[in-house]
Amino acid sequence: MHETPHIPTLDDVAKVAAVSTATVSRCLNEKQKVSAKTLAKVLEAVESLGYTPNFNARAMAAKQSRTIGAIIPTMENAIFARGLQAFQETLLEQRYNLLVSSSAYQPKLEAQQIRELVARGADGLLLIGYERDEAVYDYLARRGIPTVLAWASKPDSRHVSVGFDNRAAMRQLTDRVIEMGHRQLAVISGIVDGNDRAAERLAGIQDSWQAHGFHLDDLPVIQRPYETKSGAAAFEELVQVDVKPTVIMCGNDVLAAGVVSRARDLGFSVPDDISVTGFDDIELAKHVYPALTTVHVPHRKMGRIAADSLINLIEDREGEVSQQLDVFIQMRASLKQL
Amino acid sequence: MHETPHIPTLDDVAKVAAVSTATVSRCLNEKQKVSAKTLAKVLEAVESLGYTPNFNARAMAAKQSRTIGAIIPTMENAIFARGLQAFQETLLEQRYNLLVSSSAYQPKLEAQQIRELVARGADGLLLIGYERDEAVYDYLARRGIPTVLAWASKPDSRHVSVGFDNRAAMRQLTDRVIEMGHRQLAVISGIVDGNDRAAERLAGIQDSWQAHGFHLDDLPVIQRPYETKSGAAAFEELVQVDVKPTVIMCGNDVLAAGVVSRARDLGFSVPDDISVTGFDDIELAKHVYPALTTVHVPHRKMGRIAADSLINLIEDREGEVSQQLDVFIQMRASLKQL
DNA sequence: TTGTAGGCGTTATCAA
DNA sequence: TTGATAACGCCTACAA
Repeated sequence: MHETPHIPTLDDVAKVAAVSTATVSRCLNEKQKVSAKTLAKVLEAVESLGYTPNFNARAMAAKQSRTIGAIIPTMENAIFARGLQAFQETLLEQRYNLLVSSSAYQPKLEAQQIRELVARGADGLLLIGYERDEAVYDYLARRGIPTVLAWASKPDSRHVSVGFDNRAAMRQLTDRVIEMGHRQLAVISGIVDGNDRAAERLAGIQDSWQAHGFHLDDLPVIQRPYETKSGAAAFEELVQVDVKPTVIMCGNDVLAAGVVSRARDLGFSVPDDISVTGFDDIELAKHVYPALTTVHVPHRKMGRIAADSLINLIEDREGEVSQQLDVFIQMRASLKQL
Repeated sequence: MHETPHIPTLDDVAKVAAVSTATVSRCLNEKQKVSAKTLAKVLEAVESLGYTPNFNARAMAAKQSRTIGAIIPTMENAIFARGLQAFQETLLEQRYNLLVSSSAYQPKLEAQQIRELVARGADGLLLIGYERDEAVYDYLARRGIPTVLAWASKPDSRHVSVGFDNRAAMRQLTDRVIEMGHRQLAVISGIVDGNDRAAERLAGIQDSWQAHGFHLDDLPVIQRPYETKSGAAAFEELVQVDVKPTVIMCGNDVLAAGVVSRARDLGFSVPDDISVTGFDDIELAKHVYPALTTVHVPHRKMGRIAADSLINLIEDREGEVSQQLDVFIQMRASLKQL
């Protein structure tokens, strides 16, 4: 069935245009080095043959691919979508292409996909968070692959990062919650193992809790994967206790959305019976009812800056590298003053 | 700054293992053709050097990449996320990799990305919907690139598609709406130009409307991009009329979510003052309040089947190709009997 | 401004 | 079971 059709190559174009392959290559890559006449001739041949350069051959010969790889933990919920979109737009403006894969929050899978993207000739990489096996960083360093870490920030680290301080942000939100009179908190955290954002957010809550003179033993914490349904199930667990929490703080808007929905289904009123908070300020946060009080993250800005940083790194230019962005608390109806 | 590190190649491995490059290649690709002793020797060399095969070189020499390209209209909302996830999982099981790009609903961009993926050596392509320039299909045919169209279905077409009948589904939902007593409908459609799913869904509503003896002139329709905020804005327009609609049917859950939220903010009660329907049954549909009556699409199943079809095509096997999936109406609180 | 020719890192076809 | 060696399609000194 697969009749192998003839795919035009540089040679074909060269023959049709009656020039050398070198000239054709120049017409495609450095027009200024070619006379207007030959350029026209060659482009016509390209057109008539429907020629498209073979990317693999080009990357191999030129030793660069103008391709950036990004590995995000998940595509399923919208956490990374908006930032990634902006990242891609910025890359495209500079004629870089983006390759995306998702690691399903599995470090081994991520490591494998890093090798895959590098093997594909990626000129640089965008990774989420900073916590990963040292061997991975070694590998990247040995191959000389410029890498930017996003969605987190470690100013003291030897890595380039464009993100925000998850811990400080969550601490700030918790301070606010406690100031509003809440004393019975419960936490639904993301799985902290292998996820520095989740770990830092939880730590931020604990920082604030202790700073206010409370004891960690009095702070119920459960860890759940970032899915609405696990938030919903976690809610049921958390309210089956003698002293119900007055507020449930979630490591993420997705968990919080699950909590709010399930609470309503079970006849709880949010925020009158119980308050809920999230983190990220994704689209969902505005559309659940009541809308979520959450930490607003400048996703698009982060994506843009990450792209600029990475390109600077790749092209060996001066300019910004690591950058820590500001976030703010977005108050909405799901959190109530006691 | 970029010290060009030495990246180990097949040659390096061959030297260290004291065999030929051909043998090393065999160890990596067809172990059974190699003696156990050499295999061990070679793998050890691979390990010690930290060798990773160069993908571009491999693809060029082998004339196949085990890579599938997918181009979706957007990553921003979750419409395609779940299906794509399943698509990828199925591919991975068969040792195919997935490359994703997003066309932002722009046909020219899509055409360009198709060329890009083909140039990268994609063995096959997944595209959304069937409506695109004939030149694109010609190009694909000339290059002999197996392609599967998803999220839509054209059984009479010469293309392979794995999807569902958007028009029939929406007609069915509309029948239901009308049976429930609604006579004042208003429609917020997606932009139909260049989007067959949006066009078919709108047509489905019109089919039902006319079949019930009503006139198209009495059916207010506005087209808006698939974003919650445009749904929200559209809602305001639609209720600023003398005879308010009793139900607003949206081409998509995202639009419907925007409508529900804005309606509530403006003091309307959904569904008591006005009913709302969506399409797709994405996560969001369950979490807005009230939850959306919508058309449930078997996203994951569609993704799996599309992957199987595409692989069958690529590997020239017998087996299923086009397939039309069933959808059903998911009744939830946003639609009320009059 | 243009052409020649070597090389990029694999795989695959032959022989050995 | 192994080893030479010719592709694969393009880029890029270097020469002309």
